[in-house]
Amino acid sequence: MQETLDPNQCHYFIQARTLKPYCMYWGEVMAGHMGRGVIKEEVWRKGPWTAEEDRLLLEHVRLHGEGRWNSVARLAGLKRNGKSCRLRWVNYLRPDLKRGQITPQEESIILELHGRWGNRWSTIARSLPGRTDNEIKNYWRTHFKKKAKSPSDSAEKARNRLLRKQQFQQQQQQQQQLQHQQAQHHQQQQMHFNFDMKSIMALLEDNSHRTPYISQSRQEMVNMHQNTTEEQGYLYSMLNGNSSASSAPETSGEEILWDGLWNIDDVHGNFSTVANAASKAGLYNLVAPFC
DNA sequence: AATCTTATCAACCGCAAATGG
DNA sequence: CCCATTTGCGGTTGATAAGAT
Repeated sequence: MQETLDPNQCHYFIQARTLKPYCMYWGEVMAGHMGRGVIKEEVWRKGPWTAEEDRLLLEHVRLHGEGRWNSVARLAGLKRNGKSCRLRWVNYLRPDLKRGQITPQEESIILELHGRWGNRWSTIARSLPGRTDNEIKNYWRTHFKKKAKSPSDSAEKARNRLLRKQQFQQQQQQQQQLQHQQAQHHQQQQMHFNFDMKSIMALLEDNSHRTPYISQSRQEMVNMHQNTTEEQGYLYSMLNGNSSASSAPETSGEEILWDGLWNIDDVHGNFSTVANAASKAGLYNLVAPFC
């Protein structure tokens, strides 16, 4: 959700959640006479973060690292409490966050791990690099909780949905593979006129080791590093008020990579869907608790 | 076009565990 | 060991966008 209110125009000193607008401008350190002594009561700013606050927090973490959130307010000049700063960093500012929609692969991991661990969102999030517990929690609630009458129904329906989706993808891939094989065959016939037999055999042997999808994924792997760097740059440019930031990449290189890897698995078909998805997202994290 | 409903997601709260003096 | 403070987690809320009527 982007900033839609100008916080500098909202000067309501009202307790959170009691009055609109939601936006409040707190932050003054209010000194009041309470009881016999003078109690210095800190009143923290609440509501949506501004770009300037983000910039301050980002700069603070860059200089001092994560942690010691309660001192951030003092050191960075923020009028936010430690919890708020930590939350903003973890859920939004962290540069390693993966933006964009949850992929089908990630969805399958969420389903599997939720079935295993229940609402242990932070645990589930550890198996999904770049995703936050808050994000996963929200995703689960909107996609699965309401859709079924009972949790078991929900998981079952989601699984069926995934299966159908995967079957469809597999069918498409088989079709593509067939087309590619035909094209390859045609190409080989053409090459027969240009190369000697030895060259052709070498080429065929090479091709037999990798499917067309693997070749595609390799190229995407090369692109991935570039895209990841671009995304990180995007965040910083956004915080610096760069207007071109609104054209953030909708599909990250990493997502493409995952899709590529997914195809590889489907082509080879060696493991179960969920096991594959889990391995992609960090098998170590997934199995470690059971070792 | 206006109104209502639903979906999405950022951010808050309270609680419990971890940490430090 | 005790107590105060900090950190992290899960549940919940509410603003806004998008879709339906």
